[in-house]
Parts: sequence; C-alpha cells; structure tokens
Amino acid sequence: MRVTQRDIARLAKVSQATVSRVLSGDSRVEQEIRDRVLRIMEEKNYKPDVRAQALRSKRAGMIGLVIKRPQGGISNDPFFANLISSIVDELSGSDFHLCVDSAMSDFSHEAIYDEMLRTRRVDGLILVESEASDERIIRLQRDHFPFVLIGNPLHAGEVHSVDNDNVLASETVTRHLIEQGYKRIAFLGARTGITVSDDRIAGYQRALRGQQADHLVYHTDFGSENARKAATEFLKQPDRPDAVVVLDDFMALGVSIAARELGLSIPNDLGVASFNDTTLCEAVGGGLTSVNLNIPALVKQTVERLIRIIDEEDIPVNRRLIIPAKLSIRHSTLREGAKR
Amino acid sequence: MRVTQRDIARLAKVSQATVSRVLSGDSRVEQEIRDRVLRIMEEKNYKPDVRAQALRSKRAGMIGLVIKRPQGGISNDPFFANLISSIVDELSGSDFHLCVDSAMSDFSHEAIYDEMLRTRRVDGLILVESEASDERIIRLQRDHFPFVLIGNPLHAGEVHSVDNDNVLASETVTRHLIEQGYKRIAFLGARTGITVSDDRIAGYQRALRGQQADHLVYHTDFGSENARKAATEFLKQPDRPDAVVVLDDFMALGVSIAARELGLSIPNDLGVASFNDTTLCEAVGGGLTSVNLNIPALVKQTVERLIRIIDEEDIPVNRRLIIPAKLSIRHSTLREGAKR
DNA sequence: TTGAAAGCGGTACCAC
DNA sequence: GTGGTACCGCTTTCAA
Repeated sequence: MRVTQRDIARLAKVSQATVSRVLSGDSRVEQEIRDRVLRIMEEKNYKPDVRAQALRSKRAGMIGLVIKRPQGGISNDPFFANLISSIVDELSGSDFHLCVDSAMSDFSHEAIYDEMLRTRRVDGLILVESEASDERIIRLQRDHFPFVLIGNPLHAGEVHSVDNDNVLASETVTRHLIEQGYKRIAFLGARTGITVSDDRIAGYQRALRGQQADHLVYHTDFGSENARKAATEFLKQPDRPDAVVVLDDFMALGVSIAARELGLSIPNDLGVASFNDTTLCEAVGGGLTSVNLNIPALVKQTVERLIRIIDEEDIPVNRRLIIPAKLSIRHSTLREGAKR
Repeated sequence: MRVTQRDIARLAKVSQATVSRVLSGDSRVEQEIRDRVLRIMEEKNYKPDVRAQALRSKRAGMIGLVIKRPQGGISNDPFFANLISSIVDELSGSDFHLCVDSAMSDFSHEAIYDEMLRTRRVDGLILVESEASDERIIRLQRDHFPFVLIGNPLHAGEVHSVDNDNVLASETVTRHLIEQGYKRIAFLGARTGITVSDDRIAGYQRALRGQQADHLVYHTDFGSENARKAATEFLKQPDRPDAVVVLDDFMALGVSIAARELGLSIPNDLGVASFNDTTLCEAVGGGLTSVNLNIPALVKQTVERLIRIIDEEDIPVNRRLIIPAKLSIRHSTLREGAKR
C-alpha cells in the first residue's frame, strides 16, 4: 500500500492536517514538528497523491496539446518535435505537465477537447489550429476554458493568441527572392481557409505588387509528398516559375525532390524558400532558405499567458501577441551572379 | 460550478449511486431510469471528473514518457516526433493519455520518474533510455512500477523491453557497404556505455570480420553539430574512410555537411548510411540510406505490453521483444560502378 | 499553533 | 434494481 499523509501523521504523532500544512509550507507549524514530519516523509519516501490534490484544490497541473494529423498518416514534420519539446522545456520550470493527444478528424478533435477539459484532465489548452475552426474556439470561449491559440484566429480581439506576423514574414522572403533576381516567383500553399497559408499568400502578393505581373499561387495539401506532386505539375509547364515560396519546410522538401527529379538545379534553375527553419533546412540540398519563427520565444509567451489565465491573474489588455520572425538565408536562394 | 453526479441525481430523482451505475454501464439499472439519466446528462453536458475517478479507482489513465535532452539544447531530431506521434496514435484507441516530460540531467530524470509515478500522475512509464542507467531501472523494478523500456537493458530477462536487433541491423547495413565496394568503412557512434551505440558498433565489427583489417570506430556526442565536427576530423586524415555508418540520421546529417564542406561527394567519395529512416533521409543529398526501425510496430508492442502490465493481466513469459528492422537503401550508398 | 471534521466527485459494497 | 454510505488522499475552514 502507498504511504499517505495519515501514515506520516501517525508516525510523527501529529494530526494529518499538520502533515498537510508542512507539505504546503505553512509557516505556522512549529519548527520542531516540521522537522520531524519532514524527516519521516523522507524516511518513508512519501509523495502526495496528485489526483487527490487536484480533486481538492481544483488544479490538475496539466496542460493539453492536441495535434492534428493528416488523415491516416503520422506527422513526420520536425516542426512538431520542436513545438512539443519547446513546450515541455518551458513547462519544466512551472508545476504543469503536458498532455499530448492527437486527432484526425475535426470531429474527434472536438471530442478530445471535451474529454480533456470537461473531465478536468487539464487546466488549459494550447491550440495549434491550422484552420480557422471558429466552432470549437467559440465553444471554448463560451465555457470559459483557458486556452491560448498559436496562430491567427479569424475573429481576433477576443481570443488569446500568439503568432508571427506571417504577412510580413512572407513579404520579406518574397522580397529577398526579387532581390536575388528571380523573375517568376510562385507560392505553394495549402488550401484556402488555412489561415497561416492565407496570410502568407497575402504577404507574397504584397511583395509582388508592381514587381511581377502574374501572381502564381498554387494550392495543395500539407505534407512532403503532396507538395512534390503539385510542384512537379507546375514545374513541367513551359512558363514555369524560377522561384517558389513554400508554406513550410516539409513541403519545401517535396518541392526540392520534384526539382531534382525534373533535373532543375537549386538555386540556379529554381529558387526555393520556406517557413519554419527546421532541421530539414540544413539537410535539403546545400541548405534551404527559411523563415525562422522563433518557436522557443513563441512557446514561452504562449505558456506564460496560458498559466496566467489559469491562475486568473490579470491579463494584459492586448490579447494578441506577435513574435518577430527572422529570415535564415541559405544556399537555395543564393543565385550565382545575382545582383547585389 | 461544474455539473456533478449529485446534480444529475437530483434532476433525475434517483440516487447518486444510480447515476454512477448508469455511467459505468451497469446492466442492473432499469431501462427507463437509464434513459432518463442519460438524457439529463446529455442535457446538462455532464462529464465525470477524471480526478475523482482516478482517486477512487486507482487509475490515472495516463502514461508517461520522459525525453532526455542534450544539455541545454532542444532535440530537433525528427525521431522524437515520430516516437511521440506514434505513441499518441497508439494510445488514441485505449483510454490512456500521454504525459510528456523532459529532463536534462540524470538527476532530474530520476526526479521526474518520482514525480510522475509516486505522485500517481501516471500509471506507467515508457522509457527511452539511451544509456544503461541501471540505477533507475532497478528502482522502478523494486517498487513494482509498470514500465517498458524501448531499447536494450543491460540485464535483460527481468525488464520488459521492446527493441530492434541492433547488432544484426548494423551488420546488415555494413555488409551493404562492403557489397557496394567500399574498402575503408568507419563507424561513428556515441560514447561507450550508450547501449544502442555499443550494439551497433558490435554489428559493424561483426560484418567487417575477415573483410577489413582496421576497425575504425569514432565516438562523439549526439547531435548533428557534434557529428559534423567529429567527421571533419577523421575525413581530413590522409587514410580517411571511404564510407561511414552513423549512429542515427541526425548525426548523419552532420557527417554529410562535413563531407560537403571538405568537397567530398556522396556516395562516390564517401558512402554514408545510418539508422532511424526519418524524414531527414529523403532530404539529405539525393537520399540517405538508413535502417528503418519500424517505430509504429515498436510502439504498438510497447504500448500494448505496458497496458497489460498496468492492468495486471498475465504477461508473456518472454520479457524482451524484438521488432525486425529493414534497410532503406538510397542514393548515399549507391556507388557508381559498384560491383553488383 | 494544532486537531477535528467537512468536503472535493466519484466508486462500490451492503442492505433492502 | 435501488439507495445509503464508507472511503479514495488531500485541503481548508473552524474551534480549541
């Protein structure tokens, strides 16, 4: 059987309430008693039962993260590894732990929110919505469940969110391609409705205004393989683009494979730039130019804010936080003989 | 305030015990009453509090995973993303959730085991020990905490473990390099004591027996950057190896960067093969030959076994399970004009 | 300062 | 079949 406070109390010849006080660091406990209790706890290897603590104190000490998988497959995107380990790292200072679940469909996504929050398994949620799924967000709002969104909520203002300025970042990276002398720059994004994709397309278009007549926006699904197929299509065309901004590194990997298969060399025949700046960027070809989103900073803000909300501390008026991104320029966009 | 069983009971004009029975699907409840109770639950959006359930039923519904980070840094290794999402996927069928924590030092590692298990936050642990840390394992054993190790325990037999046959896999990949005509094959591993590294070195040596006089084993720390440095060293030597088996993909990435920096082309000047078969393998150069460990299968077995142990079902006699690995051959070892 | 006792929201046994 | 009730291990009044 487990050691409980009762056991400790009996052995220390004090009441169980006193043991509880010692545990919570109540200053009213006499030093001598405190020492004795602590010694016995140590001796008996006592640790409080978090479930009982949670039940009493209305605090699970858990934060939930639901990752959305592409249908059937497991996400190989190193971006998630980054995100998860950043969160775990950030949490390791606090007294919260991370509970990770996954969902394939939107339906199960919602079910999982329910299971996690309404059953009180977690005290709050970190949402990484690629889609503007107002449905669920509104519901979480209405029920006053603490949550912070990493990304761009359609109806900002109300929702706590931490994000990059994707429009700006995309504009910057597109400008970089223009400066490198690329003349026919395309964008490969996800389907319309995925806010992160929409935002980046907007930035791409802003950069091209007055610079390039055609706006070559292609849509496909997430994942390296989908991107490879899509890229193969548009790279086969006679008036193919000579550079492409890709929604994320994982998709850019697919684009670079397509280029290789078609005998196009990067960066001379095709410039490639993308977002996330994951480990993949060092691996692809001689290096892939990518926008570094500064995940650690992003996660830090997200976690800090979420914990404040959970603790019901007063929250900054500004519910939307923007973390600056930085362009990591590598080989894939450094065209030989480019204008300086 | 939250809706509790008491509230439901009151509204349904039954006892709280009956509500509990309905919830647990007790067949003795009259159909009419069951329907009424269920309807009111639905109406009131009732979900049982998992903390209370856990407290009573001695079951947290949580499995813990502690990932070990290299000092200071965050793991970018896509291998972990794979592992975590596989576990989450596997768990999504069961009624367990995953709690992820991280630890930097061995000390904090142990502290986290304590916090997770002794506080009853989780019902069992998945260990991914790179090191033969008998200390902690023995302790978990002694206290009868349910856990399954992914990897090779030093003192097998007692410990439940799921693993690949790393010796065999390494032998296979080394043989493949020999067949491709490489004459001076090296191994880049981690420091001695990391069982996975030791096993793979053993396999490498077994393959070379009678084939190559020198056994060129180099040791360095995990991570792409450490591997890059180490590889740069030994690739600068006059009698440098013409192929290298690397402990994992992430380190192989470092090796390939080193090769590029030194102007060595892969696979002609240098053959490179590694383990894990992560996304990186498609990205590095024209493709990186790697041993596919079949993580999903490995995780499936691990999770199934762990849950059996937690449920105290009778456990198969054989405590060590070996999942077959498969060599994914790619460009990095396909030497032009190799003997067939 | 310390102890007794009332719950937190469930489960499960026992009696009817 | 159903209700009463003890109890899981802890926190937190309320008295003493």
